[in-house]
Amino acid sequence: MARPKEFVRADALKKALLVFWRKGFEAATLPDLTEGMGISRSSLYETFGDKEGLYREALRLYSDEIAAKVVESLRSATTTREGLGHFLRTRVADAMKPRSPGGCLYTYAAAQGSWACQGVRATLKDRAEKTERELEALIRRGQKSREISAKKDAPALARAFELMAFGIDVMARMNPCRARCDRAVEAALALLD
Amino acid sequence: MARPKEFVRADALKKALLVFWRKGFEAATLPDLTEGMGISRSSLYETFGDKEGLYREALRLYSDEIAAKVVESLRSATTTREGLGHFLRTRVADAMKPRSPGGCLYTYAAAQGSWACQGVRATLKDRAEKTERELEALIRRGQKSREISAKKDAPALARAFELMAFGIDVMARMNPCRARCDRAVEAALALLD
DNA sequence: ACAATTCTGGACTATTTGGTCCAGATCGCC
DNA sequence: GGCGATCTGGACCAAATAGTCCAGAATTGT
Repeated sequence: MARPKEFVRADALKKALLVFWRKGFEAATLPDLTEGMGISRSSLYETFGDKEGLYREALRLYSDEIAAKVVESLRSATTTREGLGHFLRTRVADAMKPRSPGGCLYTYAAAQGSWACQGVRATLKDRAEKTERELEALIRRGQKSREISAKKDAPALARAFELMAFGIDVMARMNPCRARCDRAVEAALALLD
Repeated sequence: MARPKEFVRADALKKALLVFWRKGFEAATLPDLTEGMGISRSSLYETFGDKEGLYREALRLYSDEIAAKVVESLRSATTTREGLGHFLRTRVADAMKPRSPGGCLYTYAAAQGSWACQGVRATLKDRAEKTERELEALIRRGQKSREISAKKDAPALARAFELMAFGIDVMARMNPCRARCDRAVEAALALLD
């Protein structure tokens, strides 16, 4: 019937995600995006509307694809220690991975304050709260099974771990030393004993 | 001899600092800066060279003025618990202060990756390491006085607290709920017992 | 009061920004 | 092969960007 698209929407979106991740919303220019995505301006606007729309879709993709794995791993943990350990250790590993944008798109988006509008901020907040609820549930399970003292404030502890995760993302761009972050994580986990 | 400046250099710099803090290096436009500083373009360029120069001076001022207070308070703490508690609690208080830019300029600068050049990044890294060394010294003092178990990895624990501080700054822009962050800090401090 | 000096506002420039548009290339179907 | 549909490259636009510059205002020492 007609000429087919020369690119796959999902692929282009994924590439856009990487550009935004690396440079942030404001700093990612149209040339950055078109080059990174391997498509032309026309195709970009035809397919995604505008820069902000593309950003929002990228955020959603990130949430679905990356963050979902975090939730999954927290739920499947057999012990609280194992779950929290995996949470922080993979965060360090991901953040310091050599050839990746490093850190977490959401963390950077928040720090940049570059929510094109309030909606983006709400998305970030929402995502963080989801993670915190999973962490809290994990800690509560540990308290039920006597692994963790019932005296601890579970939601507060959950948030503390979330804060540390954010910190890892920041450190990845300030002083990306894998070994030292790993040690910091182990020291934090050791506090649970 | 001649007409004197109509503004005080230090005041203007301080105001520029606030603008950069709020918006970040890239997002802070010249109009933002001149308006925020209350001086004209000519005066800005005459006095500070260019935008990057102004940014670097603002970073230095921040380091001298704000971060120096952190070091001071860590050194003057009588116990490790008190020192760490003050470190985190004031971080939350500052980050969530209503009418301030919130958080920490350095944290945001790192997350934005907006070091105009490598030099800025080095400055950030340097500053973070200084803070970590102070935290480490404080922890070591606690270990000497038997307040903290000698088995703990002092530098790693120091970094863990630094990571948490970064996390607080990020959270301040994502979900600035003072009460919940306070609780998280208390939960973390309670882990030391 | 005057002149020398220095600061200031605002106009100016070249570049880059996000976004639009269309002519022509490209492909599937008959 | 030709037709119709639709995708693509690149030209184009208005606005905003960092940075320059100068005419004139303002202040001090005489």
